[in-house]
Amino acid sequence: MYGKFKAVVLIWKLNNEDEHLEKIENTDLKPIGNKLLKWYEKNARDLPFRQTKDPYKIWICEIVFQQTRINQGLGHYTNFIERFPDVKTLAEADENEVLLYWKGLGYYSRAINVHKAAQQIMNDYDGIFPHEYEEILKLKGVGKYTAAAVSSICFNGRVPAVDGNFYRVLSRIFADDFDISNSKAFNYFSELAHLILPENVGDFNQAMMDLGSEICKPKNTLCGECPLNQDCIAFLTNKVYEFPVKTKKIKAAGLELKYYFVHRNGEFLIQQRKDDFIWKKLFEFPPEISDELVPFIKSVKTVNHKLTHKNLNIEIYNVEVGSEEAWKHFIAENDYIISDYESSHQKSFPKPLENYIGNYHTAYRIL
DNA sequence: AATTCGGGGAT
DNA sequence: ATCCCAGAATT
Repeated sequence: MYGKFKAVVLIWKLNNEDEHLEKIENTDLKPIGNKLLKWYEKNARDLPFRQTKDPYKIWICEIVFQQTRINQGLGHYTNFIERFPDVKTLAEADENEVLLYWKGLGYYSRAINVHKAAQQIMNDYDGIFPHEYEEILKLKGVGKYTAAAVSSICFNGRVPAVDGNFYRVLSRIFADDFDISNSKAFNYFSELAHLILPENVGDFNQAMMDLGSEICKPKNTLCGECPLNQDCIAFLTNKVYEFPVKTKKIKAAGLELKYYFVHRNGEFLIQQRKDDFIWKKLFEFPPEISDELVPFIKSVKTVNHKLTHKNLNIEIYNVEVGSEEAWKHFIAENDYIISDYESSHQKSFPKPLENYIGNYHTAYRIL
């Protein structure tokens, strides 16, 4: 067979049509990485975390932007760094406040893990962010990608930070149909990346992200402006949109939830979610009520949420408790938090409260 | 090895 | 509607 990477073979074929396959081993692909670096010097996006090599800030930004578009997470990143400017501040913070700053960003275990990892750094590393890839990898919520990113950007580690952009860019350059859904894809594309890896790996990793985001996009690529278009087998053979190859299918599912907006005199009840399923440890209205409150149900409305690959349908029951007796009894019987519209903003709801109970002026009348 | 965790933007 | 995104943890 061809050897380790059929991509290398393809490039070799383009350049050495009549030569023997042994030439493969001598194929030098480093110019590709250096071209990318040169492009990055002039075309790097101006992002807040590009001005620093503080491992704390780079780490936080890598966590925030996992599976998250830059524009979506920028505000959260800025607010988070402002409130928790260093490891110590984060480690000493209350978990619920960390969650508050993560509100609306999704994947809430990231917030829980980033908080734990900060305490990990204080306890296990004397408050000094670990420099070695293998040590960074031990931090809660830090996987191979994030460890590689922090290591390369902050500590000159020679590790490609293989993410979705790497899959897309590399699979196109090499017209490589390796299935990116395969669990071996990370290692496969890591090795592929090493073929073009330049000296400055930190910039290279960020350059790949910028190229993937601005030029080598999933759709509407700007191949004409791509610094690597003459190295890209997919472009040269007009097959850009055939890569990357991804086989896994997404199954659609529905989810129905019920909430009870139990209120009296401007106060209402909330509680904190468990550490499992969605919206880990965020706050919400009670999902059920006791029979004694059923007579106080005045109306119901439906709210639709978008949840990845799921249609989420929420029914919100408006329970206006007229009887102080029933109100106090219900509170005593259950472990609920009494809140109001203003103070609830200091809690981490999955969505802004307006999504459930209307805006400020109609908060108690909309249902 | 497969599934699950979000929310928003683009198409 | 469908797909994707600076992925990681869990099963």
